[in-house]
Amino acid sequence: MAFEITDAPITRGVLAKKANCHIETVRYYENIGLLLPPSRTEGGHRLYKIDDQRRLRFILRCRELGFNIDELRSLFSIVDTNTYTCGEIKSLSTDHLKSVRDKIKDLKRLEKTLSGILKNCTGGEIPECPIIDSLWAD
Amino acid sequence: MAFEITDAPITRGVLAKKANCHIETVRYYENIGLLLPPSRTEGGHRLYKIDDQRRLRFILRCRELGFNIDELRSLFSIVDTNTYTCGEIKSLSTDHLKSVRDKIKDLKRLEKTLSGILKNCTGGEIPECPIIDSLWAD
DNA sequence: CCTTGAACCTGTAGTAACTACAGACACTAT
DNA sequence: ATAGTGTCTGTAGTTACTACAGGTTCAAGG
Repeated sequence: MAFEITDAPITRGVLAKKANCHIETVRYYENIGLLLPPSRTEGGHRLYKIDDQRRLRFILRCRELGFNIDELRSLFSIVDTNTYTCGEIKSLSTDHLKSVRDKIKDLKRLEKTLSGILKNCTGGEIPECPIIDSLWAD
Repeated sequence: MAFEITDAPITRGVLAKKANCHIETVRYYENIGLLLPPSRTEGGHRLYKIDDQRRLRFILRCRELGFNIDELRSLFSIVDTNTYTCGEIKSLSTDHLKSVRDKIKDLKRLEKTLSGILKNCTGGEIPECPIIDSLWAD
């Protein structure tokens, strides 16, 4: 996620392109309060300054790390006070890491079951299938 | 997923309890066409016979294996003709298995990044944090 | 200065897979 | 007959966006 931040204020479309995200997503993040309302032109078009750009990048990076909107809200509620401690952030991130690991565990179990069933499958033209059989059976 | 199928037709609530799923989910599956409309009492209450029960169980088992509604629809469109072949089912399931494996790969990459960042974290009372720093940094 | 076309504005609806009502009716037991 | 639970319907809420429609603003060219 290279994301050059420019000194001069930029419009929503330019920001979105720079951030490689959908233009509507930018507005969405403002609507739900993750992005702060930016300044505007006389005509009402949004203008994103350095801090706005940085904040969007922060959000997108967190999303890439799998943080959901609620976790991001928590992160901001800590960070925006400017009195956050390393411990607070670590605790949040550790929780998140755990949920990621849980998801991996679940998917692995699922993968095992699925490939186990698939092994019994000949894949031929015959009008029956051990997969279906095992799913219908009592 | 033990799921005794009873000879006598049962109501939606009883079915849901037996299947260990939410009562509204049963209606939902009917609304979207996965469950076939069951017979009714004179008063209009649904009555689920053996085949209905089996079909719900099939759906729930597929959902447990991570198949989404669309994949289930495809499965049924094959199975409901009663002329399905093992090959058709295998192909669908193999695709699904691949998407599961892709998800695992994504999550593992994510886990690695996340735990990498977390390692640099002291977690103390200091008012700064390498996690935040790395997310804000250019 | 005027026009044109792209970019932007707003509000709203759609996506997946449910879950959660509200207000009315059916069923069961006493 | 009545009380209390179970079901009925349609609709709205959830997550994290995405996709319009109908209107306005902006930047560039003449």
